[in-house]
Amino acid sequence: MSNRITLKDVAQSAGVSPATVSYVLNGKKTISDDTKKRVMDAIEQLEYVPDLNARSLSMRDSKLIGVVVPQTEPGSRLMFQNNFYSEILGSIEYHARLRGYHVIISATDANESYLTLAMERNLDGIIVIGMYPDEFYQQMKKTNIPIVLIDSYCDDHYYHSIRVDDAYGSYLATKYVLECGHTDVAFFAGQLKENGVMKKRLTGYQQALNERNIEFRTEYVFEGKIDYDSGIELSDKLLKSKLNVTAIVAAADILAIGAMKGLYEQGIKVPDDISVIGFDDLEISKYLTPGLSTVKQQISQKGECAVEMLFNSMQNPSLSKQEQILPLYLVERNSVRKI
Amino acid sequence: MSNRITLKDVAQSAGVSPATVSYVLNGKKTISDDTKKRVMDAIEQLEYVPDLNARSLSMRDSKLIGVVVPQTEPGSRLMFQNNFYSEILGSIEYHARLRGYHVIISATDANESYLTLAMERNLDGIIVIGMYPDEFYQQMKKTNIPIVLIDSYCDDHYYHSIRVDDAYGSYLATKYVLECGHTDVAFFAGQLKENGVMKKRLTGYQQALNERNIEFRTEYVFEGKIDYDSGIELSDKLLKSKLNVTAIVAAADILAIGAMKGLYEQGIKVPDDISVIGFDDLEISKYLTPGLSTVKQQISQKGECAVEMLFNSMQNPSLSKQEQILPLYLVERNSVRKI
DNA sequence: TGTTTTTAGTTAATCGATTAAACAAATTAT
DNA sequence: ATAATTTGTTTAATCGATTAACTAAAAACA
Repeated sequence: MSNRITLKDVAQSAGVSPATVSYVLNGKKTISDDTKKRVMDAIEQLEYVPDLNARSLSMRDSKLIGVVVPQTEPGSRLMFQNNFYSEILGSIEYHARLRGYHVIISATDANESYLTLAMERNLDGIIVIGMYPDEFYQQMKKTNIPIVLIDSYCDDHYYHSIRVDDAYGSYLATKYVLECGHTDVAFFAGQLKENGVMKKRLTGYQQALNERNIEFRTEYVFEGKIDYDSGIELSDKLLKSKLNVTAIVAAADILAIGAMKGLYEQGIKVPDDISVIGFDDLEISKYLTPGLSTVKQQISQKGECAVEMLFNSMQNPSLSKQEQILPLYLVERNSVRKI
Repeated sequence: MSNRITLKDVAQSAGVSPATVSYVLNGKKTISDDTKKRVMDAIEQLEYVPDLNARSLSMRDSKLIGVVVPQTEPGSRLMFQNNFYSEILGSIEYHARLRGYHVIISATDANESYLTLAMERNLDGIIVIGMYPDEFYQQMKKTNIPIVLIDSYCDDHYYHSIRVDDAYGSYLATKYVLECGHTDVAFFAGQLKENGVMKKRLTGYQQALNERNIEFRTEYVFEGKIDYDSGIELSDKLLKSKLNVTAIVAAADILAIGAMKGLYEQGIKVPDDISVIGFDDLEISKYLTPGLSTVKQQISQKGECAVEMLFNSMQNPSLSKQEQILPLYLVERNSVRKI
């Protein structure tokens, strides 16, 4: 605290001026090998660690990036993705640190306090994970700080963003199910109007159907919310509908998991009677019985990608806004029967 | 960036000296209502946000606390608790912010770089989540920064710590199983030598047995690792042993989940043939079929508690080291049969 | 009324770094 | 040999706050 070893102490101990120590440290001037060594020795001996706050003050950058994660209330969908967040966060932290940056987190409910944090701490960049109300994005713009959005379907093209090819993902899932020999395939979705993601995922389903010349039937699409209970409900609806469906493509693992539970309770066996495939690859999914086949994203890649994009943008703020779309992979487990 | 509104700007605009603005802001001197108002108006009009780095420099505190979370490799046990981490983290961030502090994270693999972060950023306090090698704790001590450990069974009594009453937890689980009428109850554990947690959980199991005058039999204890595959293995061993066991108390949900899978594959029904109870209450556990009865901790409470403890310690660094033990709750679902 | 105390505000040093400008000594060029 | 350049280092201003010490004016006291 009071006895912090400062650059001045090092200078004194090495018999040079503070400026020299600074120059040795960041190599912006030629310093003789002799003094360089004396300074380095002093640093080592005194165990000097520079004060980044002070440096930040004079350099006008903080080497600090902010990560906004949604405030997760227990029970909300976000909750299920908790492990996603922490994995992305870990990956961001790792890659930021490689570049000499530290990460400040803000589990925000998107009130303006986050903006304040950005200003107070002179954040050099911000990575925003998840969705927020419109006004949040409006406010963010004003900061003039480079920002990268992850999984944020914000129509505003002001921001750099990283997302996943949702349509392609459910295309993959549906195609796989069709290749397994199913022809009557239902689609379980969250709310289709509000949610851009859901709409895109529906598109992929349609596309796969098209490719095989299978007619798209609206009565095969079951719309609910993206949660466990909704999965149960939709499976009940499906059974009551008496449609001759042999497989379900769910637009989210949590829906698929609910569906599996609902089917189980009605005495329907997965995959023997009805097959199910999901989307997300939650941690849960591989521990279910049967293991849930699904479409997964490489989560840590997202973090790395975001960091890279952010640093590009920090180095070149006028860079035109970019959108990076990460690939998806089919994960084959045991919830889809091959006919 | 270059056009940051500073305290000086506010002073100029309000027609007072910078010092006055500062005094208005932190109320350490009596200022007339008149100038107070002029200053506040100027602040509002200019949208002034103080620079916390600068403040930190002159105040010698950073209003920053560090949170160390383990580097989670895919597949490791930590991975399963990912959602724990992010929930604790969220809770820490929330309660820290209420007190005007921000949170810097470090997903460390416990190399010395963390220490450096603490010094570089002048962290006011540190919360450490999870277990680390001994040398990590040794190094931490040197910083002289208040530290609170969460779920870290570090024998060194130098640190404040927050943990859970592990013995009591498995006591609860075992007692519940016994009350359901089971008398031949196996215990599935992780490695019992190294891991203090596992030993404590075993103790609780024994205690519940004792209380009912049921003999403790070492052949009822199955030792493996704390992961899914080990759960499957142990269930195989159990079946091969031909012991007349009707229930399993698992020392971790992930073990219980593996066991359920293993039993299922051998055609044994849970809970009809064998009952299973876990410990942790992973997110997963309630989505299984049947839902896994288990012992849960209130995770967000941990974060809140840690923050409170940390701030106490920051205000009074000489405070004797405290250990807080949080309660556990039995969660009844459908994996234990009542006989 | 003159003296002391209180109130309200300013000046200037400080926190721990960076860096432009100045400068002396050593090298090179002419 | 002298001027011009290069090299290595120091001086001092700066970043944006806080705060001890000082001062002037107003209020309280004798």
